[in-house]
Amino acid sequence: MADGLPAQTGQSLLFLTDEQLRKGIEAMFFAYRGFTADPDRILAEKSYGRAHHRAIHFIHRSPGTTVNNLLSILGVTKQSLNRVLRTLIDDGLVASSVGKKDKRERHLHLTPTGAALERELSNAQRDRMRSAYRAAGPVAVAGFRQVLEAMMDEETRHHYEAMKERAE
Amino acid sequence: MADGLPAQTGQSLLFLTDEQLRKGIEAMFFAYRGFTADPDRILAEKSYGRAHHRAIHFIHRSPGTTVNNLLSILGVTKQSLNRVLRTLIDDGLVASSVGKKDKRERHLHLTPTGAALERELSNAQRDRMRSAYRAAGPVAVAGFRQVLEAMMDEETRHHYEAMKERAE
DNA sequence: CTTGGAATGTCAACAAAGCTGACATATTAT
DNA sequence: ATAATATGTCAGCTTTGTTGACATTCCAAG
Repeated sequence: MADGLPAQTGQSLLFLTDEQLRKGIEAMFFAYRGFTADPDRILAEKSYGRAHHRAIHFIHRSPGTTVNNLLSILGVTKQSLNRVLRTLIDDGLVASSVGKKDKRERHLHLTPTGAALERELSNAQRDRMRSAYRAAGPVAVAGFRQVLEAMMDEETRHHYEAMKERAE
Repeated sequence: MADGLPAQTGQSLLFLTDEQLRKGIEAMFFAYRGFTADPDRILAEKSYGRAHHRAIHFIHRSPGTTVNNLLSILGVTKQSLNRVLRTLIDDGLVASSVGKKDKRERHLHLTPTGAALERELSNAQRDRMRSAYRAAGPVAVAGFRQVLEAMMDEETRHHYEAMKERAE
């Protein structure tokens, strides 16, 4: 692919046919199905959905985060997130505590049960990601990440970058 | 990234930390938002959703396709697709004709109006894909595609491959 | 200090798009 | 000819997005 074109510079005027771009678009569409397939199966058993997975994922990543902060990461309305959080709290997967400094805020943490589900979900998702990475090799992986990052909205990329630099 | 690891072979036992995999997972999540953002805006104006976009895209790709075939590509139930198709047909964007050989089948085509919306949507989506591709360069693009393909389910990849080899 | 506006989160009701079940029509096989 | 299969449609439920109304808390202006 792309033989005879200048090497990647981030600035070169590449010729990109509609056909090449269409393939990328379809690859993205089909791959995203695979990306979510394994967690979706686990969630369905427990009558949860993708929205619950996303909440659990980012609460795990940023323990003690507020509803408002989670909102801006997830890019949904607070009313929509609230429904999902409510079920997770009622089911004892997430703990919500009133803010000490600002009592309007609720700080969110995973309970041991919530953390267990988080592990189950991310193990499943990582397994697929790992085998895709292994099949494609490290050079491809670097390219994969570069293209994805370039595809994000400016604001979204800031969230992404902020998450990125945090060791566990 | 991945310094000191063997070059990509597709077989090597790469060390992939949970951290590296998590970044890939989050990149995929955030990038998919960007991927759909532009068409979503156009669709919202016209009171359509992503489901309409997907139907229009694949009818454009495979004119004359049947409902059943579209179903297996999209991976949804026929009842779900039917609702979307109904509105597109009623609004005059899609033409449905009874099968000549098999009268149970409906063959689907875009009308001129439907084709116009298809162009508007795919132009928007291609613009973003093009600028991401340009920013990342051809080597990265090749890697991007490799990883996405490796991430698909077996069956999905067959659909993808079948689509791939068709010139416009 | 108090009071009015902004920020945070919750509750209610609605819309889009997934799902299963029931069914009509057309085809194929027995 | 008739039973079984395949295709597509209709009805109703669930998940998860949306907007609107509201209670609580905080903070800044007077």
